[in-house]
Amino acid sequence: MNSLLRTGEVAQKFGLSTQTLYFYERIGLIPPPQRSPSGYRLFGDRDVARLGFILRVKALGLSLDEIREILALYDGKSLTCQVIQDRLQQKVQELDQKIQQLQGLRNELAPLVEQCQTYLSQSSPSGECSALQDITGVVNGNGSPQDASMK
Amino acid sequence: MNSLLRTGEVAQKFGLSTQTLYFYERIGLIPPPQRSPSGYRLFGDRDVARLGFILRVKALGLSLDEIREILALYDGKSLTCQVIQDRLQQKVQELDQKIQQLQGLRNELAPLVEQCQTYLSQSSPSGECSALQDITGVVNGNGSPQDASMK
DNA sequence: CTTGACCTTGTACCAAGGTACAGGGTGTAG
DNA sequence: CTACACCCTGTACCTTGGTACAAGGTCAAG
Repeated sequence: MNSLLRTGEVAQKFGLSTQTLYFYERIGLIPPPQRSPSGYRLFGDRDVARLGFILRVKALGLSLDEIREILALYDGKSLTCQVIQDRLQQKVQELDQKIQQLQGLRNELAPLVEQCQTYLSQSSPSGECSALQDITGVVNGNGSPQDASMK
Repeated sequence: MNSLLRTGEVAQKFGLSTQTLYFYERIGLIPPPQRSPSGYRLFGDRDVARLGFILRVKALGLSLDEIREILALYDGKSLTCQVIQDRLQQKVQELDQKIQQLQGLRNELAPLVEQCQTYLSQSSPSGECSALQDITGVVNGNGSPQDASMK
């Protein structure tokens, strides 16, 4: 019922290295498991479940620090729905922000690619790159984010 | 015409620290500039333009490694429009992929927040969190990405 | 001549999330 | 009894993009 797994078995079960498990224990993400008489770690069902939770939430994009924070609340039994919701909502907002940034970047990059395309289709394919010149042009024109000293 | 700037002046012009300039030189992103008789770095117009290019492209989201790669092509005079286009297009694809992933994550997280919301509005606000139980439920059900050994 | 602002080099350090290795102990099969 | 696979601890190292510090050299002003 309460099967005990050794480090290597747990690692294999989750596709981790044993070193990663030691690491998680070292940083306090998982509690030190039970030991065999000879000192081998023995992970019980609760340990395995907790590790599963960690990996699941990690895959959702939370950092190990954030996960540790949630688990600390959980261990302290003060893990209210409100707290969880706050964390999740904050994370969703962060994701939205990140997505916005990347899309902005993407939309800045895409026209340069097209510019290359039209240039390639209308002249010799080994010449100067107009897209690059656009970029360097911008640089020479108003290069720096903060250009305080222009003599 | 070909004004020579010292490290601090270049740094100020671009809003960088002098240390960052040393760093860029150390990692081969910018070539070692001319020196004064006493050993001070003197950056010419070409150096400044190159640095501007670097910062511009960096702001577009390319890593210093990718920029170095492009500049190496440029230095070798084999910087064709085709090459630039390939790099940029690859970057756009990477961005698209990243955006997809983040949106997937977001869409997985958002319903959990809502679940918290409905739970909070219909019962005592200090109880167990159903969203968390959903997560742990998933964990105990099919926890690991690669679950090869199930006895 | 000294002070102060600037420049130089080398080195160590930061986050985050691990990976790698050295040097030893354990457990089981032949 | 000896391989060999596995486990342990401790420590150092990796990536990326820098920042911080120490110890010293240079240059112009007063």
